Amino acid sequence: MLFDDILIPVAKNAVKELYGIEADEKSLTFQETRKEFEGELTLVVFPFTRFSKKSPEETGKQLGEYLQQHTNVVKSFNVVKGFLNLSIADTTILQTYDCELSQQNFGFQKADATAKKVIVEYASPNTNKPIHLGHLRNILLGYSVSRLMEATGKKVVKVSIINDRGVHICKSMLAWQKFGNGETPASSGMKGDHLVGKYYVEFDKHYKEEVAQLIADGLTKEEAEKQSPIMKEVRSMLVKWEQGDEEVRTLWKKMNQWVYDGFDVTYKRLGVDFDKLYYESDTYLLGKKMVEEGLKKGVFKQKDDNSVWIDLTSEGLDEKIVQRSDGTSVYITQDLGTALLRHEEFSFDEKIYVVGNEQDYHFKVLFKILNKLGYEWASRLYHLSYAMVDLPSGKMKSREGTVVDADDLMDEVISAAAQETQKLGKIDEFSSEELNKLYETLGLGALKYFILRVDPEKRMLFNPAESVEIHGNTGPYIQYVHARIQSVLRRALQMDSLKGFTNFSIGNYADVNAKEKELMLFLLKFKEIVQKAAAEFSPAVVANYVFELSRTFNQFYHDNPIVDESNINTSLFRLKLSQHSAETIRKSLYLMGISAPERM
RNA sequence: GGUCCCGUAGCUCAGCUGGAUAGAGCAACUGCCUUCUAAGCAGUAGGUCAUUGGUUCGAAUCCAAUCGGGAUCACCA
Repeated sequence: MLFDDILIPVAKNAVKELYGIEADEKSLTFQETRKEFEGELTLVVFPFTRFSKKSPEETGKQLGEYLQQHTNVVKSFNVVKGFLNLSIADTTILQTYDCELSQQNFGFQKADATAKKVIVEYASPNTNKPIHLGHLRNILLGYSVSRLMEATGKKVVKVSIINDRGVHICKSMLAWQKFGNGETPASSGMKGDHLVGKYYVEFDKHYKEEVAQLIADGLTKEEAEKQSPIMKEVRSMLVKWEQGDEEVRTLWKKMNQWVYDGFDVTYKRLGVDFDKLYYESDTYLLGKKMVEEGLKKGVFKQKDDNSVWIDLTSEGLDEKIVQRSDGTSVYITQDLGTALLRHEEFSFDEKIYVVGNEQDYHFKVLFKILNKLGYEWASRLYHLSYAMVDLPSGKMKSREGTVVDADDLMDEVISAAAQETQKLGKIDEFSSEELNKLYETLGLGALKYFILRVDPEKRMLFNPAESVEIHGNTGPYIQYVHARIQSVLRRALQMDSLKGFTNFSIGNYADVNAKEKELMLFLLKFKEIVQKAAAEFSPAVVANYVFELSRTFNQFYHDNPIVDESNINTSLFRLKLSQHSAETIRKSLYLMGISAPERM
């Protein structure tokens, strides 16, 4: 809390001198005064009444008087029931504000030589289908958290592990071979990831038909699924892949490349990137060595059929397989290897896995196994778990075609932004190129904000109609405030009397009104907000803050003339506040991967 | 069934390391553009914080149980 460093020691002395006890840290926390009361900071005095042997009102009064006498930051105070409300001196607020906000990168810390290194893994797609809404929450979260880590002075490495091998990609490959007639992204004009996804669906269609036929012929469902000829072909294709069959590998490389090209387009449009990509086909063998070592160490046990297990029942978990009886590796084996590889490459201080909460159990087991294998860095792994995205129609299921495709979604939000913008018609000064840029900025701003404003661990409902909204608690509302401020600043820069506002020194300004003070205190909070958001891995903290900030600014703007103010000093002061507001909005949006337009 | 997560206004979400009369946005209704961007501002209405018990000066917040929703417990990833 603001002014804590000044007030807490004094309050501590007050309690000691007045009541003869050491106050514990917890009872000495100041909180923001609620709007309906006078003051900026509030101390709850109930915890002290048992020592003061006085009523809460009396106790509050005593503490208030002490604080007022022993510091110069408390201008006055009032006590309501057991709440001591402190009014902070204007000069204190102005000087603190001036000192903090005049720093170039207020709220952001730079990484220095001793900076902690943190790896953020996110996106991590399969190569058999395009990116959809579920991935979007993952990607936006991962990217935003990376920026939060950077803002708190850490060195960040953004990585993704691409699940490029396995039965799923064989399904697309086989279907393409059988039904594709040589179709390529170039020949069809389709994005590569969509094309491959199309054949994944195609496979499923044929497979289902075969299973239905076999069931009609009298087989059980289970038998039918095993006997399906197309599924048998997939399995033999997978074996060929593992044996390194040249034809299969060539096809695999070709189709995966289509997918990567498609992903690149999507990532670029979304405005996200990675420092390093990992492919499971490169890393899946690494885990096996660790399994071997673990066997020697006695961490794992081999069963009669040669499968390898770890018994975690004493930890409240289950037995978990780490290697199949045929010697091939399972999902978690790969994760073991990848973790070790990353540590060897980067010797990270911290690693964050952005993965959906359906894998909570998986990560518990993974971390536990690494711990048992004796890797001390296992304790520095963190699973950033986020909840599923629901649609108004219910759950998304890729098999049932109820997923929302990320590329389509971007098209929709951008064209909705275009429509709204054209409707409002403030676009005369824009070139068509600038306009398209603006539509992207606003559409993606709406989409990203809509997704990021919800606490990651909460399930969220994605309503497409609402995601495109521009009023109220939305991305464009916040972007609008930024654009509006820029417009005012541009005007000021054209006026001789005001164009020097950037050099105006706030520390000595005398006439601050209630709304201005509220705005200043809000801006000062930005630093804490960044810390809190980073500590909680929650961009939603930033989203809520920047929305409140934008509202506060709009209220200020509504009844305080900035440029059209007769007193030049007041005008300069308000310009400075406006400038800081715009900067803070821009930084907040930056932390969410959203850009702030100069005009709209 | 075991384990984990969630339940706050009609809807979407804040608030959850215990503190004052539980807040926003949307939707509904009402005002405000000759004045720096109305993508805005102000107002009205809307609540048994799932339920029950416990802890205490004080519980939406902590604990337990119950009910409801979800996830997970594969030689899938």
